[in-house]
Amino acid sequence: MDESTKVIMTLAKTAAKLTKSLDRCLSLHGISFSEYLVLDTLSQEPSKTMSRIALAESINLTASGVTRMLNPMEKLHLIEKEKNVRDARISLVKLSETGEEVYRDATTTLSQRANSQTAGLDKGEIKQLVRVLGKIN
Amino acid sequence: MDESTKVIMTLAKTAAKLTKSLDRCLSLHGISFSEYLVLDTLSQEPSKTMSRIALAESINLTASGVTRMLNPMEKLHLIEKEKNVRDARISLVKLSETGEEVYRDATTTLSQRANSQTAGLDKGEIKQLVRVLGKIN
DNA sequence: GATCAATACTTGACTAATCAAGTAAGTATC
DNA sequence: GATACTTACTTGATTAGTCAAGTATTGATC
Repeated sequence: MDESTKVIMTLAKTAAKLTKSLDRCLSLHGISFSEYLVLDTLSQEPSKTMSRIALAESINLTASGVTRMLNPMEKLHLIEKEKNVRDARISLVKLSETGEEVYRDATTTLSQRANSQTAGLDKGEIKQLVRVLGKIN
Repeated sequence: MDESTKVIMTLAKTAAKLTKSLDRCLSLHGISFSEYLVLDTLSQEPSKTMSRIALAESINLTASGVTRMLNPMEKLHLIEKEKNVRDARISLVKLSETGEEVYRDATTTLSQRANSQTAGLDKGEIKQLVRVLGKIN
């Protein structure tokens, strides 16, 4: 097995383990890691608002995956629906006040876990890793 | 967001995209990436044989996940069931001839994809990446 | 050698996501 | 302004996995 294949396999396995661990730790806040990704993505938008398609794109899900995922999140008031005045096809998703709160709390928990997961790495390795991961694909 | 959190998020997102892409390319061989992991894990055993629990451990799945996953793989004759003479609780999984063939062919496809995914990285970065990923968790 | 606990599964009920097909709205063309 | 195409979803059916509970077998203890 060549080095490229090895790195891809290692990456896949490492990430699978890692996200399961994140899932477990985020469950304290009543959300999954995928749901965290939604909150995270929305919170990075200045308007805290996005279309479902844009959201799907950014978290690597299909449009239908997003629809299914947002339904329970809306019931929990983590997000709100808004209409786009210009285009009635678009259903905008907005991060709610509650959603922002949950996001902040969850981020604290997640960061702690992330820090312990990367405890064996020094600062340089972490920076390098972010940089190199960005070059994949 | 600190660097540790950032690297974990980047890792999760990169890997998610990556494995979906691998899934699509492996579908040419009629298997998913998870199924490839089974074949890969078994093929690395000298006896090409493992218990279901050991397999579950190695691919980060639950025992029941393994049971569900192996059923269709057995019907396709990718694997075979064997009994452990010493311990009747254990149901051994063996990589079949067909399974080895599919594994070899799938590996070719997967390696090509892995190479294109890591085309932007030089040899040193790849080695470094494998090394650093091993230190996570 | 009976009993109790642990191990290695399997199964039923459920969740998360996919795909294919459908709907509704917008865009372009004649 | 009708026709055809595209976009932004939503929904039904299916697949992959989880967890909790159940079964069978083994090992340990009295």
